[in-house]
Amino acid sequence: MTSNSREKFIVIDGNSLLYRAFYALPPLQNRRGEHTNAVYGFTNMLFKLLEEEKPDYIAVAFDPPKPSFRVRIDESYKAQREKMPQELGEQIGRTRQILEAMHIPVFVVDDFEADDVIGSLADSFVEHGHSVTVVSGDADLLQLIGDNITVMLTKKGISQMQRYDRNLLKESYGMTPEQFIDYKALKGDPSDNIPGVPGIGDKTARNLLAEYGSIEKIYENIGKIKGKPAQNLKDYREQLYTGRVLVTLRRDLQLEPDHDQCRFREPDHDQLLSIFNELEFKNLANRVKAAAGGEESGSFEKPEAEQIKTLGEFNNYLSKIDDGAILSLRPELSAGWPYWRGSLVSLAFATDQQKAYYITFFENGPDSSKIMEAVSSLRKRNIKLLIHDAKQCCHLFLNFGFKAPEIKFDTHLAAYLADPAIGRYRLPDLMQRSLGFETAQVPTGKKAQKNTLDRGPWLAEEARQLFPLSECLLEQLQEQSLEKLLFDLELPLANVLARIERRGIKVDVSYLRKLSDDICSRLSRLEKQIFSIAGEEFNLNSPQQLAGILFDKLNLPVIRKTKTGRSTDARVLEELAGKHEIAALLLLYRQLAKLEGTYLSGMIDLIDPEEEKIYTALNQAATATGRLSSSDPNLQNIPIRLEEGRRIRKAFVPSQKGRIFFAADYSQVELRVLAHLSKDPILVEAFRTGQDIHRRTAAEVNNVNLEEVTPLMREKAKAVNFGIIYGSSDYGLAQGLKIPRAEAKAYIDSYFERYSGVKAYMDMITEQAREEGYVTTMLNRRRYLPEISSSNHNIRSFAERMALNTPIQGSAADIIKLAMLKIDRVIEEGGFSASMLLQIHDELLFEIEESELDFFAPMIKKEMENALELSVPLQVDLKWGTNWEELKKL
DNA sequence: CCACTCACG
DNA sequence: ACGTACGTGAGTGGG
Repeated sequence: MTSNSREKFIVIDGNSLLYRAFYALPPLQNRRGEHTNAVYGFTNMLFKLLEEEKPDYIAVAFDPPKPSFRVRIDESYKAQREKMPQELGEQIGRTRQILEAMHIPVFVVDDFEADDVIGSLADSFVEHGHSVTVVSGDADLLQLIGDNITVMLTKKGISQMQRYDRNLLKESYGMTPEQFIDYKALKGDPSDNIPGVPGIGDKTARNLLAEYGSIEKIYENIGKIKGKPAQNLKDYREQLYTGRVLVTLRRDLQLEPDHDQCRFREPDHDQLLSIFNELEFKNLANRVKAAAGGEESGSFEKPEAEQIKTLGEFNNYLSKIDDGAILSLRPELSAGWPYWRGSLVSLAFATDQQKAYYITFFENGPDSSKIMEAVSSLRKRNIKLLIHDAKQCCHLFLNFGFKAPEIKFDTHLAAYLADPAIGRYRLPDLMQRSLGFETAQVPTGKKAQKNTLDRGPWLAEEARQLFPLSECLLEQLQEQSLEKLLFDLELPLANVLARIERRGIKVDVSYLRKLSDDICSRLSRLEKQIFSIAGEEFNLNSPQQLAGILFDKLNLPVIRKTKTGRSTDARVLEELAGKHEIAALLLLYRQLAKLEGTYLSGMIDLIDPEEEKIYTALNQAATATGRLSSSDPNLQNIPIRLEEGRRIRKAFVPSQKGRIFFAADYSQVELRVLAHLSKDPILVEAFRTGQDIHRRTAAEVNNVNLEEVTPLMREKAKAVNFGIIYGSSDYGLAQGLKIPRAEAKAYIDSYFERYSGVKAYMDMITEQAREEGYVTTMLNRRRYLPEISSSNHNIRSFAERMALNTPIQGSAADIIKLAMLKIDRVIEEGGFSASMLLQIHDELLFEIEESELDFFAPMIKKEMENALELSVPLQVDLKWGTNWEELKKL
């Protein structure tokens, strides 16, 4: 009989999976305070098994409350085991209720452990011609593996399992199931109080078994074994044999299993549903409904939550909260422009996971300002906030003009720090990911609009779940030593960013309009010219249509291909410029079209006409390296390199008469960070002695004196330095410099020869990334790079370059963030009327009273240069002027 | 929603 | 043989 035709029996080690679920999940509770995490995890694993394995038979075994026969063999067996935690013990009853509702038989046999029951059931089913899968978190069960028995062990968390058969056991442990018993007896197991043989650990046990095959064979050949192990094997022979009896699972219990009793049957849907509802397992409940043929599957019912309708009721609620407690807040804001101007629609809150409340402010709701004032006053009672998105929370309080209570924890920033590469940190996603279950989704779309739905109950659900989520995230941060970064840097920075965002930057609208008109008319002239040369009209903004004109109609050579077609980008057009007059016109068209579309008409739409100000959003949880990003509009990429675009900057002006712009930028931070991290002697010396770093690099790689460096040599060296920061590849450098790849490779080789410290650092960091799976910045900010172990060369190389670049770019981000915090404090406490307007990665833009310049400038220089101590000095250059374009060095 | 192009550090 | 420089956001076209 082939195994395919055999019916499948799954037997589950109940205690083991419950323990695993209990420790893998954060401490969930339902609103009645009943702990539910282990039941939840167990049930999820069970559902997953049923779905994936589709067993014909199934059973679960639990340990009986009293000790097994093994304590009579050795009274110390499992003696030092800690008692099952109360919070777990109370969940066993629930688990058995669920199993009963699912018609899955439970085996508990006095005097025997669940493992013995499992072994016996497994053998019995095999004898009857079935194939068996044993499911557990305990590797001891691997000894049960046989021709028709496989063992699935939990791998990580509750969602991953690994199936072992004879082959995989051989591969991972180098032994047979039978040898596994001897292996455990030899090395012992402190958690079960199996002593083993002193001096024989994991390695020796494996080696002995590999050499001799079994304990018996080891003693037959004891003469060949040398030293301490041999002596100990002789001295502790009895102990070893006793240990082996203890670790050997019994497989001969007469359980009289009526195999039909274990046959998988449809659950009692009603009973199961009512248990899941009591436990508040929403997605499991929905799955049951779906399976039972219900229609509501996929959407969640309205959660239970209490509405608070008056200020009096709210004050009454607040008065019952203990001083020093934690209050979670979930505000809902209407869409606003800028985003932070949205008004407060509803507010949900909770002080624990049990019960949440909400207030809605539309139609006859209480005065939102009065409510927010009451929340603000909690600061006096040392009550702290638990929120999702600290910056948003700061805006909320600032909108009402109240001071926010201290923020205890922000799940948004915490999730970002725990893994900054994810990019999206919306609350429902986080709950799904971190807690392992779906929360009720606030209905959106047509249905929600139809009945102007009150989202309060759903927000309340989120307010409740912020508690377990924050515990889970805090634990993750602690594991990664990221608490300081959250509490001392990112959380206080959120406040600074909120105030920058709402300050905005004044723009000269009429200047922008004039510029826009000018560019528009030039564009239409260009358009006509290009069409006449092309001999037809087409969409100039379509690379596809343009490619048709260039390469098909005009028969110009294809320079480079993209994934989907023929490239028409600036580099290609530059190359075509020598061959056809159209290329230069297209380049100019592209340049002007970009300015008009993105920075003129595009940005004019985002100016607040009242204040004549522009309000960017500074995103704190957007980049994988720790940098900020700017959007709506992006003010971190306003043109500067080309004269034509640079004129846009003239439109950004101080908000009041008598004020000037003041800019401070770090000179070569990333290379200085590299010098610090790599401790390369040449790089360090160059910065310590204040040399022109590109000139020095040129001298080094060309092997000439500093005075002999030509402008071209310096230009190339500059590109090489960039390449180093980006994770140096010859191909990339060749592109950047427009030189042959071989020449680029020669530069890189020569660089690494001279800067051997940098080379060593880069080798070290990629090695570390491979070992640990992540890289870190100076402030311990972490980025995971799982793809560093990819077998695909491209993917792996990409990850390697990230591994090289992230500590550099990320540390530079750490540094300027520290500086922003310090400067903000000095401004707030030091009586400056200056205000921070923007951060552009290595630069800070301020507007200040002109009269303050003499005091302000040295303060900024000092704070920025001393933000973090490096083994090379940080250097900050200062500029000031009447707009963002005309900035003169101070 | 993705691909392309291009603006910045 | 492979085929990219690191990190972003915005506008446009096209399926």
